[in-house]
Amino acid sequence: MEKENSTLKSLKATEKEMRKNLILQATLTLFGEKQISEVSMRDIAKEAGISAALIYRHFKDRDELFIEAFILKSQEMITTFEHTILEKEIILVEDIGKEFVQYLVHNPLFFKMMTYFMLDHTLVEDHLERFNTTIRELLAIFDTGFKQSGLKQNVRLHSHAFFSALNGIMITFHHYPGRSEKEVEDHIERLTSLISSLFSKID
Amino acid sequence: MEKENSTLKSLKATEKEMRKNLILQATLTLFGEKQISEVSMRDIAKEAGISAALIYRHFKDRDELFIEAFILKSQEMITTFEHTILEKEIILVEDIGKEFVQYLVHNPLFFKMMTYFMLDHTLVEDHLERFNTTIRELLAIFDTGFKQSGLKQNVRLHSHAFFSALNGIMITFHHYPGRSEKEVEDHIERLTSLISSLFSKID
DNA sequence: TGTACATCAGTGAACGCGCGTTCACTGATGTAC
DNA sequence: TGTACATCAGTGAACGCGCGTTCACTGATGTAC
Repeated sequence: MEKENSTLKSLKATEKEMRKNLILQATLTLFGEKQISEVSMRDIAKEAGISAALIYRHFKDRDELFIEAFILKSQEMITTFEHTILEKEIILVEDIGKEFVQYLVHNPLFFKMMTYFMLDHTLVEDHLERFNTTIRELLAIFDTGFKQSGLKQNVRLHSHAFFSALNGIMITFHHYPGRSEKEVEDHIERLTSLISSLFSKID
Repeated sequence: MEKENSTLKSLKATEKEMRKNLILQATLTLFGEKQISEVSMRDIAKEAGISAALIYRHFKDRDELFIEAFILKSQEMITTFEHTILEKEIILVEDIGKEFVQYLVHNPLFFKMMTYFMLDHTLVEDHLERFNTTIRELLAIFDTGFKQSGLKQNVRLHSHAFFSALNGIMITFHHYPGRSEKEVEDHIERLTSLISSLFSKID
């Protein structure tokens, strides 16, 4: 009895989790299609094939839903990026730069969300903390690169500088006016390799 | 007659220009107080002490008003920054970095607007062009620094990289969580000087 | 096996609001004769 | 100097819309006896 009961309960819980995930996936799909601030609860409901009211059985409000979608996407990023970097024998600062920017270029959705949350003042304390935990995990990977290149001092400071410089390249040039997608990517690659080479000549 | 007529006409034109400027100033004031996307036409009218309908006698729509406000602020930035840099005898890359970031830190309004327009996809072609003209003027100043430091090749590429790296520092860390304003400024300064020193060791 | 009750996913409609923009109008000032 | 007309800054109210969120309700499924 007890056992069956708890199995049923956990089944139900899993189902609930899956429905919640369905909403999150619909949200992410729409984030890819339009400006994040323009995605409405009705849009999401329609995309998920449910009524808007149902979303509120899973998320407190729009803010919470958006943050959870971002956290989900961030964890995916960390996992992929960590895997790409840590499988290498020698972790070069140059590789980290290249791979990170490549990830951003090929996952514009993650990039879009990251900048959205970086520039939005209105994030509540609690949510901001979750966002920053993710960023810190990423910075830890950058640290590894600098340590392996022999840097002894100010490792985290270098990671901050390198990380933010790469962000800056993306933000400043991803909408380079009047250029094709290919040209933009090439330019971003050139800038990334210039910055990366500066950072790897440190020791 | 002819002369008086034209004087009167130009007086009227000046008056009109002043009223237009009043609206622009009200817009900028509100940009400083809240998120740019949250500033409404009614807010602006209230701040300027006029009715919302009057704004439409001076600007085609909200988009045009916002762009003109940004152009105004950008020209102010260019003028100030150019003056600060070009009065120096030797123009060091390090100084450009320091002064530019200092300008952004002390003029959060300009910084806010710049990032708003960089990340907003919805800018019309024509407006985007005006925005980029401003950025190019700024890059020209960066170029001067690199040329004076003896850089012969890829000057504009270096300016792009340096400029975007500084932007990245600002964007990534201006909301460093749980730190005081002073601590944030110090951190940004440290990062700026690290990046600047990398860029000035080039030749 | 049957019945009364509890739980809860799910919904359509509505609430209350603020938005960008337009409209029809007023009234002050200038112009022509 | 007086009068008829044109111009135009300026306005309050309204239009039409979409938003986040809540409410009262349905109906399916599980539970207890």
